[in-house]
Amino acid sequence: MTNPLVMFLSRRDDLSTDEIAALDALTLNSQDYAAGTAMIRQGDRPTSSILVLEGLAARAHYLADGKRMISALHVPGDYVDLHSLLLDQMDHDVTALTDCRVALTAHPEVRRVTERLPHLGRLLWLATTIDAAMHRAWIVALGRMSPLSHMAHFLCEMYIRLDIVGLAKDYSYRLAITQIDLADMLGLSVVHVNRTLQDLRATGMVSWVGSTVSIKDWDGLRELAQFEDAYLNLNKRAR
Amino acid sequence: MTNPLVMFLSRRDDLSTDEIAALDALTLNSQDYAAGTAMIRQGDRPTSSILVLEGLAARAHYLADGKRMISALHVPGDYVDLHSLLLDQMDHDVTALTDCRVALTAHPEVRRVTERLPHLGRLLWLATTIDAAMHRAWIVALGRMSPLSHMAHFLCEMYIRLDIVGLAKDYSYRLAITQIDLADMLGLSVVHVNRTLQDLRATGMVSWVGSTVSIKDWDGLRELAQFEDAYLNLNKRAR
DNA sequence: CGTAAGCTTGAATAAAATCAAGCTTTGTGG
DNA sequence: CCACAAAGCTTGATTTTATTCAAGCTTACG
Repeated sequence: MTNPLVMFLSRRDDLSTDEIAALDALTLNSQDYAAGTAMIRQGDRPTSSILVLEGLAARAHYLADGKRMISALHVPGDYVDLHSLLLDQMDHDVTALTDCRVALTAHPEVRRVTERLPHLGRLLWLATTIDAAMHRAWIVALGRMSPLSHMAHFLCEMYIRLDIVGLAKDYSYRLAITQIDLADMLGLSVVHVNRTLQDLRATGMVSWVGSTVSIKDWDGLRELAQFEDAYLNLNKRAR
Repeated sequence: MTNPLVMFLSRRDDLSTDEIAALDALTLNSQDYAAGTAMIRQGDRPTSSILVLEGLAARAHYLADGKRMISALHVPGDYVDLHSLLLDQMDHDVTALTDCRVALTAHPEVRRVTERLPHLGRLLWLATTIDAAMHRAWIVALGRMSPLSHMAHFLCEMYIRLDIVGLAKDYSYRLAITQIDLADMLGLSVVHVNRTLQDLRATGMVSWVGSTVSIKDWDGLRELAQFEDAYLNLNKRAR
């Protein structure tokens, strides 16, 4: 079983054997979380960093009136709180949307690796800046795209991200999330998500049956979503 | 004149004299941009990083139909493209919303500093993770807050961020942006921004006359906005 | 086989965008 | 110093979009 973090990073730059060994060492302790449980809670001060190995995790923010917003969806190979190495305190929850297997690494060990292997440290920094770039893409979609285009954009992004870590095949991937989760990612009501999803299906560009998404017309979906993958930094180059 | 980046970072951790000297060296070459001009364009591959010294800069994304969305507003002390050190290509513009003075530092020089002073390197990493945290706060506001609360949240955030770099006094600060800019940050139409602004003024919590914002009732505004400053990492501690 | 949880539908209501003016301020040139 | 653009701000009316409310339906699973 390949380390998804290695897949994520080696898509962006070449890794030395030394660096790969260091990454593998970071993913030794694994732990499971059942769907619906919180890995990290608002207010926590984590002392280790969590890397998703299997499953889907979400950053969930709760408002005073009980509303929930999901600001990011994390797939295998994503560090959900690498930045907790630097940050004070979590201002949101990280929740397992599906059953998850994660790797835990104590912060001092992460720090040691970044100091011993500065190039690898830069790549971990890169991973957090890609997170920020994804956040910006979500902001644009939330602020200025129609629900239909927004949903298409989301499905395009998920396809690319899952493909990178080997979890997509023939433009199909598993996405075991509910319409409630989707509503909290798109900033819409569940009813509207349901109707928008029907509109999207009606275009024939996507089928989403059970938990399997199949993109039937990638070019059409890309255009509908105005999806440009530049923000995901998919080119392999020295960083 | 104090270096705003030093103010930004030393609010979060103690800086050694060596580190302060290195930061000052990074801000030697300054350059001006008139309001409305682009510092960086989508598609650019910058070879130096830009730090805002004076003025306000925005990350602007343009959609096919001409719509604009602003995903971040940058104030003095903010690096607008520190990550371009790591990233491929800009996927958006950075525009001067007001007249700006910025500092330019060639990437190799930035990289050299981060390798020579790893702690300072971590603080620059921290700066980019704070950017990501602000993005998440904007996502939550866009997705699940009323326009009124969203606007209140924005004004709270601006107050704190400007205060840190010495640009706020007595809960007042200059914010020389148009309602068009504001609309593109909140994801609303200009007409609706105008009406929401009137509602906000009517609460008496804020006055915004000309380009001066004065918060009359900080606690009230904070509550309306559900503003929690944890995401800005204002505590000074070893990172 | 029964029961949640999640999905779907229709109708009513609320929120926001759009359209189309008019108004105000600011800066500029005669 | 005044006139006059141009940019930005404000307003009312209308249309579109999305939410809310209230059911009924479907599916997975113990």
